[in-house]
Amino acid sequence: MREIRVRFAPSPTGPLHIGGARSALFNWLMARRYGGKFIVRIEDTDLERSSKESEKNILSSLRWLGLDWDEGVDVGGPNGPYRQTERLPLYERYARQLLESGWAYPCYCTEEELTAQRQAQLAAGEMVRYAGRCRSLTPQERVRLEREGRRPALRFKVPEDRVITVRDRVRGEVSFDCAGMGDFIIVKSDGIPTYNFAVVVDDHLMGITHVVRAEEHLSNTPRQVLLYEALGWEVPEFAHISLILGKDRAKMSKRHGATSIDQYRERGYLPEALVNFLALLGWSPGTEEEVLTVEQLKAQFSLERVTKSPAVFDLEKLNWLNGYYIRHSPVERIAELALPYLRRAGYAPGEEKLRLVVAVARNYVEYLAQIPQYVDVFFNDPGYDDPEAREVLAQEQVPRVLGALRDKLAGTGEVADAAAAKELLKKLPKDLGLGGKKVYLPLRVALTGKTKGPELHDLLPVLGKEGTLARLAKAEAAIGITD
RNA sequence: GGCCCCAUGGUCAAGUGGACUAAGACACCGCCCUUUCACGGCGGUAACCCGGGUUCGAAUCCCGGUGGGGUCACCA
Repeated sequence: MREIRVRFAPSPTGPLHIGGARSALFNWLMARRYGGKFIVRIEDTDLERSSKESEKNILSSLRWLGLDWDEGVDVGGPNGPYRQTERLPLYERYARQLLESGWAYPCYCTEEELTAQRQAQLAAGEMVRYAGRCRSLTPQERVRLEREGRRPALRFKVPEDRVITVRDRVRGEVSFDCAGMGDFIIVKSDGIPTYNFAVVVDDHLMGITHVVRAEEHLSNTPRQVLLYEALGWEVPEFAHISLILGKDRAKMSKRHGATSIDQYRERGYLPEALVNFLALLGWSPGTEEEVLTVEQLKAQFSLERVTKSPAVFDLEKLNWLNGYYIRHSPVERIAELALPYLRRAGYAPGEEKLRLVVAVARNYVEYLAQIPQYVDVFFNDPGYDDPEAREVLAQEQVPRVLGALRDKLAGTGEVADAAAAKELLKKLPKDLGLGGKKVYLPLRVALTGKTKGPELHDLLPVLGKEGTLARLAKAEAAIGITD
């Protein structure tokens, strides 16, 4: 079997989008699953909108997700260059071939003329397409138009009597009637190739065997097939994956919230969670497994199991999955990843405290940026200004309870870990002859100033014996015990 | 509007003519654990868009409708 060669070909006009990331992922998984090659090519023929920053951002997001490429921009390879603006001579050569073989012709229509025509067609309820004005210009007419200073674009001559059938790996056979297509531009008047032309040249030259891309490209595919045929090239396999939709079922865009990978990265989503989630958007393993490692994905992915219907991006599920990964990864790693968020919030824990704090706080979050809001109790002494908290502290048994814990603490060494803390706290209610609620809630409030928060046995080891004692004293002062 | 794609719970989805009284996950609800919140465990509510065919039998095949989406650039 021939080696599978797939590619991701973003245009650098913005950050890597959720949808783009999924296309990249599917291609990458294909390559990894079947031992093929994954290529990254930059489609920067839109000179106006393309930028180097976007390219950098996209590549950095891909790397962060763990998608590495075998050939392409930055890493090189035998089929370079991998940036379309650096491949202009190549397109020129094949454009000339098309011109000479009669498949293409120069078009002198101006943008204004074209726009007027389009609007007239739209208004008349006709099909919008190029009417073919320049198709049969005589050489003399061409010379005349050139003399007027018009720079021609190059159009592809679409045979009107054909029906193009695209074989698609996820959609089956899809047919398009050429009659409604209209001659399309393959090289702009500034000499830059258009997307439809450049993809074909590049995919062919780079030996791409499978074009896996979003469904929005499906309607362009027949044009590309025509080009392959005119150039005498073998048509690759296509697989058009369905779009990712926002909550309102329209194609996902900025108004649906965070749509770029870097935004998720900044909020503290883990790359493996995003990869896992994205893989499940439009593909399913066919088993009951939902949490899948990259290794499992690489072993199981196949186009046969890609869904046809579009998928709504469900942030709730991503959050759940990300929380799952945060809770199940080694604490050390999560601690390291959480540190910048804590620093930004003004906390400066040492290594040991960081680990302890994160070990507890990670049970409460969906993404790392939420961590700071759960660590307050570990770093700041309680203020007791919450009305609910004051109410609890006002209960009559509270002085006895606080005293009891202090006595217990006095009788032991450092509170080493949660188990030790549990041991310490366990007998308190019985000793005092009180129900658990009357004991633990006041303790919680005394130590944290809040009625909600981490388990007491998680809290004590972090505060340490001295810290706990100090807070008990503060609570006693707050309720007016002077001893 | 033309062309094209799609159609199973709120969401992601399994299902490829009989095993469907339709799996699993997220979300939601309840219970348990925890005398807090979350985590975790257990359970529950909830779906084959409609109408015609084909067939002994249709979520599954065909046709039509409806709905949603994509696309119609010298953008990609």
